[in-house]
Amino acid sequence: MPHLYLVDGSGYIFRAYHRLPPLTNIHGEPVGAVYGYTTMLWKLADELHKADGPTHMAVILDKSSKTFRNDLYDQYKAHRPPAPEDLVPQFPMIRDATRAFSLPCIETEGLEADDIIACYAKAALAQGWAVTIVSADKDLMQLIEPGLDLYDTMNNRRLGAEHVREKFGVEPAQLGDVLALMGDSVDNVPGVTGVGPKTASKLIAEHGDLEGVLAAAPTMKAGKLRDNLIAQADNARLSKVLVTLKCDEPLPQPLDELELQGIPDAPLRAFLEHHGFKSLIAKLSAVADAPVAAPKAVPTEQDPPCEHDSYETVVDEAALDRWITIARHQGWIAIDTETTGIDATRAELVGISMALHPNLACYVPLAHGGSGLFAEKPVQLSAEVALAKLKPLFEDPGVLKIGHNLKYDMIVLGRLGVNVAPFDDTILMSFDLDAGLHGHGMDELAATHLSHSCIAFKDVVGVGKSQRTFNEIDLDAATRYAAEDADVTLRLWRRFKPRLPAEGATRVYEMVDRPLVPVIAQMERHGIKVDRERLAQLSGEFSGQIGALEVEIHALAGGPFTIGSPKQLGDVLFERMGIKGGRKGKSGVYSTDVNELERIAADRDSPGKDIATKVLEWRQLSKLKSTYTDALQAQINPATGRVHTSYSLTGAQTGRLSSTDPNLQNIPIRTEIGRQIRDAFVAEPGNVLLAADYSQIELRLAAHMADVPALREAFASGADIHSMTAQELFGEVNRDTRGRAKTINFAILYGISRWGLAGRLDVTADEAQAMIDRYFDRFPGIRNYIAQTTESVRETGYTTTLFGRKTHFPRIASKVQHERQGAERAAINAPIQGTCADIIKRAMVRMGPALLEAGLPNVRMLLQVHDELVFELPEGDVAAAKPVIERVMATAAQPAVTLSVPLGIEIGTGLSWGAAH
DNA sequence: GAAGTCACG
DNA sequence: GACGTACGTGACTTCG
Repeated sequence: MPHLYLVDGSGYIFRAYHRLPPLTNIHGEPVGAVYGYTTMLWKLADELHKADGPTHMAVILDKSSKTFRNDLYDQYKAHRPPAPEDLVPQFPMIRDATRAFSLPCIETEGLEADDIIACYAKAALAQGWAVTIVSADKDLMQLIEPGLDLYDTMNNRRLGAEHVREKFGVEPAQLGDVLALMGDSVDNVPGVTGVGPKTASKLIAEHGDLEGVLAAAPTMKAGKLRDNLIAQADNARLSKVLVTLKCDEPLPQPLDELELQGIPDAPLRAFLEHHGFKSLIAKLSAVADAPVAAPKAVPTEQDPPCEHDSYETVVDEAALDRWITIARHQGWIAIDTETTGIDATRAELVGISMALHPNLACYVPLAHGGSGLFAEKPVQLSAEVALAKLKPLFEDPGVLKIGHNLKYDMIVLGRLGVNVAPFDDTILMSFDLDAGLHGHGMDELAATHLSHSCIAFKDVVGVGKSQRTFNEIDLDAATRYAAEDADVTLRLWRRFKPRLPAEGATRVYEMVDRPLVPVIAQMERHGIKVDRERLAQLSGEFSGQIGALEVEIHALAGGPFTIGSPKQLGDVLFERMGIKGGRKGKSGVYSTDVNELERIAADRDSPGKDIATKVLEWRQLSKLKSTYTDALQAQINPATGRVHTSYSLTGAQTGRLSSTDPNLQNIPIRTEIGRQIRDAFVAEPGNVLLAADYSQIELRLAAHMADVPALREAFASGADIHSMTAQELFGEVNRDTRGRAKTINFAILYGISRWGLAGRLDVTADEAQAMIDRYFDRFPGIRNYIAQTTESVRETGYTTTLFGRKTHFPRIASKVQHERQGAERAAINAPIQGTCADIIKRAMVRMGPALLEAGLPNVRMLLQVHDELVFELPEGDVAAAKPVIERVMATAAQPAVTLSVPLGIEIGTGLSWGAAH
């Protein structure tokens, strides 16, 4: 059935003019309404392929201000103010736009657009066509009937009889009478004094129509309303005539001629290029290349190459407004921030880039120059002015912000009071789709997915001594680099977005990783307090001991050498001192690692016993000093007095987080001497640190995932799992068998080999194999789990966690044996380690809301160490916070996954991290 | 920048 | 027959 769309062009441009900011085109002409009108036509073009989309279409315009209504009533529209100055030149452009789309443009002398619309509507309905009037004008709502509706493109809604009933309380056919009674001050339709929409609707609903109301007037209760109705009955009747649409005039063009021909490329392109509507030009290219209707946001066609010269440098408010307006219209925008450094908690904002379509990207410099390199600062917007405009956009719930590693931008912008939401993050999308296949940095993804080679950051700022910060870069180079980043991010997003549902990655992306970003951003901003004096004191102590050991080691070696050089140490031990059993690695260097040195130290008869012991001690102290007590002091942010790590959400293939600058996930704990470093992580006065960790979570998950009843029962009853394993394997529990059992328990999580276990337990490979066999016999589920996991990864190339997170193992198909075996072991471990990561991430996402709900807004989550969360909280909140934290962590798998083992949580508090354990 | 070592889960 | 042998990380040192 034909479906006629009648566009109320005149009505639209007035609405668009008042609703959009005053945009200008590349010639400086005002085009706000024209731009809005053109995007609206595009929107209708998108309806083409839909079931109730248009088959016929026409744009209806007003021809002149004099119509038949002026003959009836000379005051009609007499007081309407003239069209605004900057709208007037846009009327002819509207006609240009309409012609560019090859749409009929209909206007008739003596008739208003509304009348022409009514005539066409009636004629089409009479032939059995469906009709949609593209307008939100209340006068046109009179025409609504079965088969005819209105389409309000600005609010993206269809208006039918229900809408009229809701708004006016009458049927569409009665609407003219309501409008007649209430009048219209703008059009000078008199109506009846004192009757507004409410009264008019009520009267018509009560009496059926205008004549009914007028007839009933004398019987109404005395008062102004009754008097006015009686006195102004003629005004009301005149008004009725004025608001009634003419619908029986001859049609200027027959209906059949309104048939749609499709979107013409050349004239439309010429029109868009004349005005410089870049986003629409890009869209036109997309449509031309992809005749099949593709999802609007994410076309699958090849994008054009990046054109760095097409990027715009935005330095005035009007230009910025233009970008913001388009972003608001289309509902998404790619963004990227440029700053003075890589530490988000201290870098200063230098500029912001944005992209709306491929090659439609800009850079907004905010703090360039000012370090002596420019004679004067280049013209640019102030950060204050730009952020005042961008904050509402970045926080607009209707506009999706797209970034690559948005955590960084969120921290920088968060420090300036801007909270970016909602958002998509292409680094996470890539990770959740392709973990294990390649890295997820933008340059690498651009090369992999877009065959595009990004401008290298170091080519922009230089390297080494002459390296500059981004604020020192001239605006042209800065724009090319920065806008390209936003452009590439947008292009990647268009690739990844449809892949998420297609490849089953939506759940882990939307439910786990994406919501974690603002949580981690907040943790990084909080940081943790470190006691500098304590660290300095430890550094001093270690320094003294290291110096003393150095003297002793050199004496034992018979001369000075660099202890920290594995090569020199190996030569000293195995050549000069003649210690037996040195093993050379593939690079020809003797191994001097902790296993080797401990072996020597444990050998009473070895001449290297003493030196090995002292080197081990020297190594431990050197490590602690250089990596922790010295380095951590340097990491304290002078502005906050705290240490702010950076978490990577995409660093570990299994889905774990990693921590850098500094790494706070490897602070010593296993030895007493290293443990002292944890005492330097402290709470602010009046607060305490709370450490909550999952007890044996990976073994519990293995018990669940491999379905091992004996292990499940042990966890359910709270038994010591390693003792229980020792009992099963060795028939008795003592220190030795428990230790061996613990080693085996961990080994199974990592993909065991007889040689590996043999090395750890200091037994022969055959003995190790016997233990493994016994383990599998006692816990047969483990054998099945390993078999199924390896089989599945060989078949699909990836593993999945309980929550659907994929990790790819391309080396599972390697022809090189040890690569293949390595991939197998990693694949055995990944579902367990990854599920653990999913669970604690879910706990982290829920923790903030749960604490708020419990009335604990001052409990702050600071750190995550794989199976542990560290909080800082007022001492008085500890009792209330503990059960909340425990509950959130223990139930984090639910409801998505129901585990057959309980998740045990251990919680401790103290003035320092060391004391909280 | 690679290799070796070692801190953590 | 030799090789390397437990999963996942990041930081520091030496050295070419």
